[in-house]
Amino acid sequence: MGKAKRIELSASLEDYIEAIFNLVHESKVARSKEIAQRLNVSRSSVTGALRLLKDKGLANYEPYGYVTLTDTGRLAAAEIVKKHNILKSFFEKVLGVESSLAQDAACRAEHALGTEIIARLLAYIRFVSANNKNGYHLADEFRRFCENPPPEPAGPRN
Amino acid sequence: MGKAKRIELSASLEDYIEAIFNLVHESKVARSKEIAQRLNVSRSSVTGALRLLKDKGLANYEPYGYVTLTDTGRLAAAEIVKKHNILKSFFEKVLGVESSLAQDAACRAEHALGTEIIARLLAYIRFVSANNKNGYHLADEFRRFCENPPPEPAGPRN
DNA sequence: TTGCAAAGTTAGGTGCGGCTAACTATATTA
DNA sequence: TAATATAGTTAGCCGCACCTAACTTTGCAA
Repeated sequence: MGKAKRIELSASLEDYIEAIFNLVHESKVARSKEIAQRLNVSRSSVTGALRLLKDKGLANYEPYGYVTLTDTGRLAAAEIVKKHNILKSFFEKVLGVESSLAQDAACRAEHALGTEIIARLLAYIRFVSANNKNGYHLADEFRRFCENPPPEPAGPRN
Repeated sequence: MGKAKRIELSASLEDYIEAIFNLVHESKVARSKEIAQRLNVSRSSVTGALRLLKDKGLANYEPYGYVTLTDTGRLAAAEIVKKHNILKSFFEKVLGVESSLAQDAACRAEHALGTEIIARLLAYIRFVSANNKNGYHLADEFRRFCENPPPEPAGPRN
């Protein structure tokens, strides 16, 4: 109970549903053309994807109409967005990666990592920021470590 | 100089090249059937992939013959394997994820993350194990944090 | 050596995810 | 309201990555 049945989504359909979710949160409604622009695909590809999402019960879509997500779709989208945000935060705040690269990597990795790993990453972000509050700044510590790493344990090039 | 031109490989071909690399390191030579077993694909799919890898100059392949990698192929494979190992280590040693899940996640994520992020992850692993040598055990610290996390900053469910 | 099982290939098919070009519907505006 | 620009769809195509079934090659045992 409380556990809705998971719908298997391809990486591509995850991208579409995520784009729709974001567009709806920006302008109440998603238009086909905007989705195409976000994802850098043709308008006709969007039409095809929308039909699939409708078939799976994830998107409210009628030809020539605006697009929104169903409750199930919103749930699925929220999960993907959550993964995305956690990954981006992790890359930025923990690893100190530059923002746009973090964004980019998050986009690609969000389809590959399951909930367990994502949960751990979130925990790690919290762990690091908790550590930031006392005198010991873990993130800074790592930055310093990167700038001046201890010598390698010898051996040939790796 | 020193910088060989990168060959773009699909996730699927990366899997094949990685499997061949590992098989060669286990038994000097890779056979089509073994590759198929490792990757859970049919023998005919392997034939197709081998032709592609040969075309790209990555595998030494003649019909009905054994399979090895070219120098370029070995280089490409080594990079993928490196990504795999770093990811697996990170999931296990830093995040404390169970070994087989770490292995699994590494398989999927290795195709999605670029060298910059991978390098940072490696640095982070080193950072954590360096921290393990003094009295302060970062990995243990995180484990404890996971078992007994501080209360959330209030607010509605997230 | 023949003769058969196992390994490998070929032929042909599927689904996905993308594309362009041409068409249709909708919106705008003169 | 009629003309046109823009948005969306359809038709038809391509490449990738897989599959099964049937065929060929190879290697091993009788």
